[in-house]
Amino acid sequence: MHRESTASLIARQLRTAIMKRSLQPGAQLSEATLSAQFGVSRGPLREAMQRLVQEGLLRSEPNRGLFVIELDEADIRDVYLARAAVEGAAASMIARAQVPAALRELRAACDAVADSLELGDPTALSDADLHFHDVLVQCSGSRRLARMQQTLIVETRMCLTALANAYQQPLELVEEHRQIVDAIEAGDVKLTRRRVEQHLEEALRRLVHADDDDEGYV
Amino acid sequence: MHRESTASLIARQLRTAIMKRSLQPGAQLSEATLSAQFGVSRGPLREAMQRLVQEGLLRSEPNRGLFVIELDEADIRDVYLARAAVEGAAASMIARAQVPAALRELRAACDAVADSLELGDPTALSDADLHFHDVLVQCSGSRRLARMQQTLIVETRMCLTALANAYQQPLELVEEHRQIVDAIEAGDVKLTRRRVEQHLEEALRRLVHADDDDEGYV
DNA sequence: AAGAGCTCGATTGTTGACAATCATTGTATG
DNA sequence: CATACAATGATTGTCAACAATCGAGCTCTT
Repeated sequence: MHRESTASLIARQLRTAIMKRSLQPGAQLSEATLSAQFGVSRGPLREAMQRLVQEGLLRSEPNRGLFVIELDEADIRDVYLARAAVEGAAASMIARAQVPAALRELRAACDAVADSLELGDPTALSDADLHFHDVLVQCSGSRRLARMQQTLIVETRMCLTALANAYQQPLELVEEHRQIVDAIEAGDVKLTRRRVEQHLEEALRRLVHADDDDEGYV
Repeated sequence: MHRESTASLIARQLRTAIMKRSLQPGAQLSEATLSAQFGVSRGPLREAMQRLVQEGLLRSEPNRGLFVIELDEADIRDVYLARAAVEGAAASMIARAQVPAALRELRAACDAVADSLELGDPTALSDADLHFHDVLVQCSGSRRLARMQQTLIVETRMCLTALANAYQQPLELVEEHRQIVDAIEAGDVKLTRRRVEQHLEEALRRLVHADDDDEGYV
């Protein structure tokens, strides 16, 4: 019947719900509500939720319930630090391996960012942005880095969705992406990693700077 | 009643069972057997198992069951690559932060490795070895890196337990650990990361070299 | 009026039973 | 004899009912 397990399916829907903020940070996940919403019973739903607990996207308070995590500034920094580790390693691998197909995919992802930048839709832009970073890790071929990145992207998306309007200066975005791909194409491993790290530091700086008129919590 | 959720508790027991090879790679996890063994019903057990699926320690074949992953040589390389990313980033953080307590913990972990090396017990040795690498990441204070490392250590342990006897030349181990801590203490971020990466490359080389008389699968 | 204790509704945690699927074995058929 | 097919046992997937726990509101006491 199903090619994919229900837990995996529901887990994916929960992730996108968290990304899109239909499940807000700090909110409790009602088993009754969600199971009705997804058309399954509480059993499979709970299995799916345990997956997100393992990812760290949900926090468990025994006998109380499961809650969407809230990201304070320290968490946001941690997310970007972990991303630097994962994406830096992934980009280094690609720079070493020099697979033409990977470079083509990366260029395409760059162009997609440029395209949605012209459209002016902030949601499409951060979609394209994160897609580039996802492709970057996927192309490395590392199953483990890819798995880690999956979670990190959800957490990044949580921040970006919170500040959709404040996401202002994305002109540098395209250029920084292209420079990363350039470094990869040149096979310069050290330069590649440095540019990835700098790009993420810049993105973090823009994020917390845009956020400091808001309260710290997201 | 419980301070910790049962799913979390059972998940931990499953992890150690996988590490200690009482659940062998490729083996199917029988829900009936395990639930009886842990004294819980199938519901909580299945929730715990979904956690390990998310970690990538179990692979799911819908309507067939859950199986312990098998690590071929490519997987082992991937584990060590991911560890280099995670531990390299963690060590860099510590080198930057310069927290005295962290250095003390690391020194202690180094000494523990040296101690269990003298005892000659290979299990105790790899315990101490992995404990050092765990402390390294814990001391960084990054919740996300720590979570990733938790899984990577289980996978590393799977390999080491398979080759308990072949784990021969650990004299360099203590020295390499100490040199990492030295670099951290000196606050030299680049040197720190290089030594972490080299240490893991060496460990990987020793591992696959010891393994190449065996078949590739673990 | 403030606080301790109690009751009740709601939610989570757990279980055993039922349905669906898969692998195996035996059987019939070309 | 080989292959397709069907019956069977075992295992996973799902569900609804039951138990346990929590939180809010009420009452009683001082």
